[in-house]
Amino acid sequence: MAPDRNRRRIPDATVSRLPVYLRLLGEQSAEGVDNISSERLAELAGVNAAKVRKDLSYLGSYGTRGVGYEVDYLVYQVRRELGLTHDWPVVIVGAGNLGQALAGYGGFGERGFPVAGIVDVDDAKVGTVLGGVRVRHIDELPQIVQTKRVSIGVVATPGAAAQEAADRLVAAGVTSILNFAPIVLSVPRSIEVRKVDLAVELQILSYHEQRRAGGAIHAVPGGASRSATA
Amino acid sequence: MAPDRNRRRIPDATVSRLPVYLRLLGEQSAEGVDNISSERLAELAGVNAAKVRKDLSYLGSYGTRGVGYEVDYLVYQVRRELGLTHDWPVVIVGAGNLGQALAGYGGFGERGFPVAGIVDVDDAKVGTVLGGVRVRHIDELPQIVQTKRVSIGVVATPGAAAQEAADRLVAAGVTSILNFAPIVLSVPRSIEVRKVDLAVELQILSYHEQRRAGGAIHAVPGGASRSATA
DNA sequence: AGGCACTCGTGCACACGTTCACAAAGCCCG
DNA sequence: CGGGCTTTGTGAACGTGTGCACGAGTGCCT
Repeated sequence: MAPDRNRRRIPDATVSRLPVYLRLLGEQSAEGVDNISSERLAELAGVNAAKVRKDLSYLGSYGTRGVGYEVDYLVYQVRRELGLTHDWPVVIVGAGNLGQALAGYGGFGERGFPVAGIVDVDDAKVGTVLGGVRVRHIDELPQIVQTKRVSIGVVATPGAAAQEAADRLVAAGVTSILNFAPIVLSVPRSIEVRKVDLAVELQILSYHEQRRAGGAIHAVPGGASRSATA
Repeated sequence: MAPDRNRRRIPDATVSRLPVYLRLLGEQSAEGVDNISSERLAELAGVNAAKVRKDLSYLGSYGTRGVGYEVDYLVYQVRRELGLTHDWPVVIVGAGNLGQALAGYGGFGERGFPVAGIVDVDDAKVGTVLGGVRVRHIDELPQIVQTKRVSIGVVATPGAAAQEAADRLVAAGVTSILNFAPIVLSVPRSIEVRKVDLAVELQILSYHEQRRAGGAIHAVPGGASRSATA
């Protein structure tokens, strides 16, 4: 399959940086800055200026040489490219610790991702209210997805229940999933999945800490017998 | 000369996959599987088999041709490489929604990252107990870090307070930071920082949803014409 | 108007990451 | 004990991402 659409494709690495630029641009706009150079934006984002220019060039030539980028216009273009011209309601599966925190975290709605619903299998949790949203039973998932036109689902269940949650989300018609459970979800290819795994992040930090310590503190006693790769 | 140099430099992409392999291997071990091929592990991890072999080859030659990898031995080697031979206590800054969820999430301690402490600037929150850990005032941060030998800090504050939180963590002696706040932290180069930004993840999904709609102009999300998957 | 200072957009080279393909190495069986 | 089957480990090709360097516009100043 060659998904080479007529529409220009933006590199993944760039797509993952656009939201960062967008937030910074929004802040600058709020501070009254109406023009910004790639160098300044790069400084704020902690990246290379050439990278910023190349990233933005995928959207089109919206800068002015000798001047920079008009902040508000750039905000508009980035938002358009990211599909943020309208809200994307999300549904959260799992009303445990994490689900509650996500529902209670106001930043979701503010950033264009209102919580259309939160569901759980546990009848004891159904009916309680989290962040202004009533927890519903997972059987109501298809109805929520359809009536609220939800295309993004959030898996906030324990690992053991995550695959089932994903299956139900897909069956209900969701096409993108944000997965917080520490498992690899298996879904149809057409479904876009992104994973956030706290344990993985911590273990990566652990690796660097261990390296920092000299990487040689383990010292198998008497062990000159390093693996002899011939 | 020590060929350790050779062993020491593991590509970032590989480091970020090792925790995934580790979890899968642990599960297999629990299920009584004592030998596994790169192909099977690749299937579980959702990646290419050659990639698995290359990743594991950075640890050394721990496989047996014609047979596969001995699960328990591989678990040991991966844990050693990731520095997971001992616990890494973490300290959480910010006892808001997210901080509470993190403290309450048992998976932290189970996976070798016990919560050594959770702190907040808000006196109203100090003293309350989250996940068995009492919230302390942020001024006690240096003491917690030193007495508990903490080297990893978690920033779970609102964006506006995150830089201050990071500065205090660094001042207290922390050398790695996991940042949940939606800002780019500025810290000394020697500090390892990893970022988890929910808004960014959702916006990336938004991009793909918007693209999926054929780059259509003003389609309602989850609109009537659902693309038929084969 | 012309020159100058500035900054974008991008070609190019290099680094990094992924995948293929295959020889080497081990096991099993007759 | 040798041949066949399996699976690893890795060289090489390919693709993606990064950063430099510089041409090409743009605005300002004289």
